Amino acid sequence: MNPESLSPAEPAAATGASSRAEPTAATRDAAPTDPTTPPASPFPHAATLHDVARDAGVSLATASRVLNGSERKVAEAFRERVERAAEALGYTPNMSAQATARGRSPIIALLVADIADPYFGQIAAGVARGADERGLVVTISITERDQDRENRILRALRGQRPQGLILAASRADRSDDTGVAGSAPSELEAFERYGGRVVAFGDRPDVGGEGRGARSIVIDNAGGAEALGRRMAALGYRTAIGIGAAEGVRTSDDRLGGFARGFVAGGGTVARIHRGDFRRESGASAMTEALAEGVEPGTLVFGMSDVVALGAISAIRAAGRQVGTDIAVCGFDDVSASSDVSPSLTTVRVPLNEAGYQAFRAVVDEDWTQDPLPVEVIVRDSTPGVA
Amino acid sequence: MNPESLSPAEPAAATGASSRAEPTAATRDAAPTDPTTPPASPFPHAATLHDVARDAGVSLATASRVLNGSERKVAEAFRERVERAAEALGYTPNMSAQATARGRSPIIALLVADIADPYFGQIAAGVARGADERGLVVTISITERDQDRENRILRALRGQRPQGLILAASRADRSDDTGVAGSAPSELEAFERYGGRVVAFGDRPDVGGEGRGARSIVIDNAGGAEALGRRMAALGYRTAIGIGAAEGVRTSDDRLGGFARGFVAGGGTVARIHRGDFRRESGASAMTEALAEGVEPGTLVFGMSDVVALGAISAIRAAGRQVGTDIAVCGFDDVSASSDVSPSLTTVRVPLNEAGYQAFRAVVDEDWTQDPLPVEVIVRDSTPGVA
DNA sequence: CTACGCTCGGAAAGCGCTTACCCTTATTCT
DNA sequence: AGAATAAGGGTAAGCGCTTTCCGAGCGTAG
Repeated sequence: MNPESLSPAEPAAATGASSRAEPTAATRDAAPTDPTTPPASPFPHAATLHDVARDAGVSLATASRVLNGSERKVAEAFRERVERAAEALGYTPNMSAQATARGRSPIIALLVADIADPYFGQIAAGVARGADERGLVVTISITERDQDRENRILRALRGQRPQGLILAASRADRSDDTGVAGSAPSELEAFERYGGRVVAFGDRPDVGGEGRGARSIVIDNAGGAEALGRRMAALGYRTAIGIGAAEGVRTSDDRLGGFARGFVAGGGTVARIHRGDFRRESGASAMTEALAEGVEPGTLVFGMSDVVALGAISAIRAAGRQVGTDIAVCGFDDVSASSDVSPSLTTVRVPLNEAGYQAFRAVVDEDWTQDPLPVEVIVRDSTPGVA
Repeated sequence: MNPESLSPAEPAAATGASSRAEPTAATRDAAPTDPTTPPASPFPHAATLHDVARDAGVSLATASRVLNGSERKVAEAFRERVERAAEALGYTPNMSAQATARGRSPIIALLVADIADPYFGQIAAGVARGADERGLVVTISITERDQDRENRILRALRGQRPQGLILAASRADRSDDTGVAGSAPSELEAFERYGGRVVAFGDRPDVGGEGRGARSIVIDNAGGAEALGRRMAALGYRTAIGIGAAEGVRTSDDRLGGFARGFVAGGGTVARIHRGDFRRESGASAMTEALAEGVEPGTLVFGMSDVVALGAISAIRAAGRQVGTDIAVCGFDDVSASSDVSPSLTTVRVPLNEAGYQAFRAVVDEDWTQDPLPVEVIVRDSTPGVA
């Protein structure tokens, strides 16, 4: 932009060497000549706002206003010079510095039990999608379903001063003992106290009191399972075996309970329930155990999650029994593998990605109300129905 | 501070109001009641190092030295007071502030195509595991296999000034055109120039030159596929169809090429190859296409990844053909769903979690050399063999 | 023509930490 | 005993930004 044309503005720099001197882009490392140039050692530093301001011949304040959304207007001429300089230097604002200065970080911390599990993978994808839209960054931590580990992580996470914390399958979805979410309530409160928002999957009734916090993404586990139970009964099944996690694990309890309600309402009976956890192996061993106790042909097995149901299927097969016509199986979640197995798995579809996205919204949108997440029964080949 | 009482122990503060005055914890904002309770205002701020130092009656420097690993020794008495104060205030160092001050962030940025895909999920798990061990934090971004998006993300990522950047399945594993990694080489160079390390899955021969950067995690795609091809030929298969991504996609090319080499060496022929991408749907449509052109019974289908093979299986089934005895299928990766499908999928196991872990190590360990990642052919029911 | 009221740069005070330096004591050496 | 040397606490100068003020320049109303 030719200096002459710069009427209202006509920034000083254009006039001469005053505050700007020769140092145009090139700057930084090299030439030990320029006194304003930072050293050039071990590793050149990325361009700073200071560099941009210098090259553009404006003050730091102006450069900041131009580059990082500010209310204040900046004259076109100045704005242009700054943008040009930034571009030339390949300037990118230092996130940490911005965070310290603003007193607020752009981080959303996501806590999952196991990122390799498709259930969490989908949720994570949804969260990431939302974060990307808003230019926020998401950090992930893995609890490995270990409470101690979870607490340690939570503690460490505070250091990130995240804007929000999303708890997916932490013990937060337990409803036993305290009646409060697992996850060291005090830790969570600390998050909320200093202004961060905590969003958990599953109910988390108390933490944060009536205050601003206390948001949770609830998936209609009971309702979906009930519909499934009813549907299975309608298909003619009369006896079912449940495979779930330990009592007290909310998700598991809701699903098992809902299923039983629906199945019984439809005229069936839940013979017994085998406990384990959320992993595939657990589903397999629970099923093996059940088989050892004897399972009549025509029995239906309800796995509290697809992953568990998949494990059960492999156990049934390993025992030489037939999945479908002999022993029917159904699960919950509709992870992608469910439609790939053969016979394909009957399940309840849960919009996990959407759930993750909503969790994100719950974190960032001041006014937020959960959109219901539609669960849907999907009948496939693993429950062909009896006669 | 108080000259008098300062024998090495008995810190001044204990003595009285001098530099410390009344301001005990209570400080900051509200509730003048409980002295140890942090404030309660617009939003109380989390305790700062300054608070700790004040309460402990020491200088910021001392508090910092005690709490955040420093070379300098601090007398036991002081150390204790500081620790006590920190504990009482529930102090956690502000990561962003530390990052700005230290000029180095504790972030490892992970870029994946799709975190819901088990392939990336496992890698992510491995990376997270490593990061956790070292107390680093990992941020994730999703490229959705879109080059533009990837470039935008890369640009934004620079703002995090991450210690390292792990590229999983970016176009970085393309070998076409430039001969250099996809991912805007200039962006990557920028990362390395200022000291960050870039690690990519797949070769990335040039970026960063002979310098420090240029590390990559290579999976023996060609070798594994070749072994698989040989094995399949040994099982009696004579004709194979390949399903892969577009030409130029390194991973796909290597696998397809390796497979062909082994299969042919074993006496077989690769009839043709159908192109698509890495998604399940793509595998399904490629297979549908193949079926439309006619597929002899006894033919073997090689999917360039399990996910693709799984898609192919569903297409075969949808076409009313039988997987296994009629049309055999094999894949690559051994994602968990592969052992769940029925017939279970023959594939090449790749230690993905370990690969992720190694990628992490490659980022943080100055001296690093890749441990070979053993790939192993796993024959399952989808390739029962002919005759 | 003065009095205001705006608009918009710039100076500078932080944000929460780290760290090079300075300096007081305590120790050790000659 | 006196000097040299550790030890270890405190001071203060940053790190890279943001943001509050301040004030100069200009337009409009009285």
